[in-house]
Amino acid sequence: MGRPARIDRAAILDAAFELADREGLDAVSMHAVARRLNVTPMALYRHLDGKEALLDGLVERLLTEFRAPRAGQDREQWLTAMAGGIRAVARRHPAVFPLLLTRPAVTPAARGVRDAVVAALQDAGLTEAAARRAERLVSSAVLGFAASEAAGRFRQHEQAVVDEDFAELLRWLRLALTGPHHQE
Amino acid sequence: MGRPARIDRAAILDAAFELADREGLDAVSMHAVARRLNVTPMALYRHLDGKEALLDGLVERLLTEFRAPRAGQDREQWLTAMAGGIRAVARRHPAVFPLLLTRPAVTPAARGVRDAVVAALQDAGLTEAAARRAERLVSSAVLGFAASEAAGRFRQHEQAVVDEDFAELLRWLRLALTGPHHQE
DNA sequence: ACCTGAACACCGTTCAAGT
DNA sequence: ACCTGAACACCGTTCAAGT
Repeated sequence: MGRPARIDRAAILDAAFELADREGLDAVSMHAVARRLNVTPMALYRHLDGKEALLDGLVERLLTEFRAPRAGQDREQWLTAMAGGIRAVARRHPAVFPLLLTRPAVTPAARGVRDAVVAALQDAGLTEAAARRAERLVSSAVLGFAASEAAGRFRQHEQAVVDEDFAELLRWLRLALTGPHHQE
Repeated sequence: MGRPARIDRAAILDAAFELADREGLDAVSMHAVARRLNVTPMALYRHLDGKEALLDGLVERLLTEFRAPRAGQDREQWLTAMAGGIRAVARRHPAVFPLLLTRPAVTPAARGVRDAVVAALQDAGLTEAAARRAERLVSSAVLGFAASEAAGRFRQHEQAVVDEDFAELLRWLRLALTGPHHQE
């Protein structure tokens, strides 16, 4: 008959996320997270399935911090908000961000965010199939760019150049979403 | 006055790459690679600066396996070859591939491949600045898609659907590269 | 010059035990 | 129910030593 829990899943994810932000993803270990919570590593297993589940939790945190911009008044504006939001998350959490391209969204909260993006695209007038496809393609392109930037792949270029890169990418996507190319 | 070397950088990268392909990126450790070469872990440090340098070596291997398609007869065809080549590498080496979005190309051989892509775009008629920008954007989008696919982010969809996604992405990029959008 | 051996502070996870 | 303690097979890297 239980004693009160000293930690829970949320506290564990908080600690892990902070650790990743400050010392990098490699610093996120079961031992290190436990240390931060004044608990032994094994205490974490009561609340989380292991290291993999911990990383899935970080993906969830990234996505819920992002949140999907609500249904587009107009499609261009929605796209700008959505892409800008993703890029902002990448800049705040460069160490954690690559996980988004490495791990599918598996936790319920994580899947919810993706579903909200699809819903917004449907509200903007796409069929369900087209909305799902657009979500996959836009997220791939934007995540690819944001992850590249966060990882320092464009490090050698001036910030202004990279900002203009991003603007150009948005123009491409706008063209693709509003252009003569979403039949079927 | 040296004894003959039993291993070298190439042999180490061979072993690491094979290990990653067969058992995943997490299986690539200095200990495990050394074990595969019948050598102690410390022997690797003579030929490589450490774990980070080992991973940079894997990035180099991915890029040199890809090789840039030679200068485009026509731009569309070049784009198809280039994107298809990247996707093929991702499918052959799903475990290693994400490194491309996580680590900038730092070794000389790795940078050479990227420079060849830029050169091909210049041969196709872009200015140097435009070619560099196009390389950054196309590689971000294609790497983002290929990494997503390799990581299983589209796992729930039929192969035919994902193939059509890729075709659609290519149409977007073609539009962007040949459309009314590469002034300045 | 190239590799080994012993060592250190870590890591993920298990198992049985305490309260 | 929740957490600890001891333990295991790992990990990256250092240092001094062998040939």
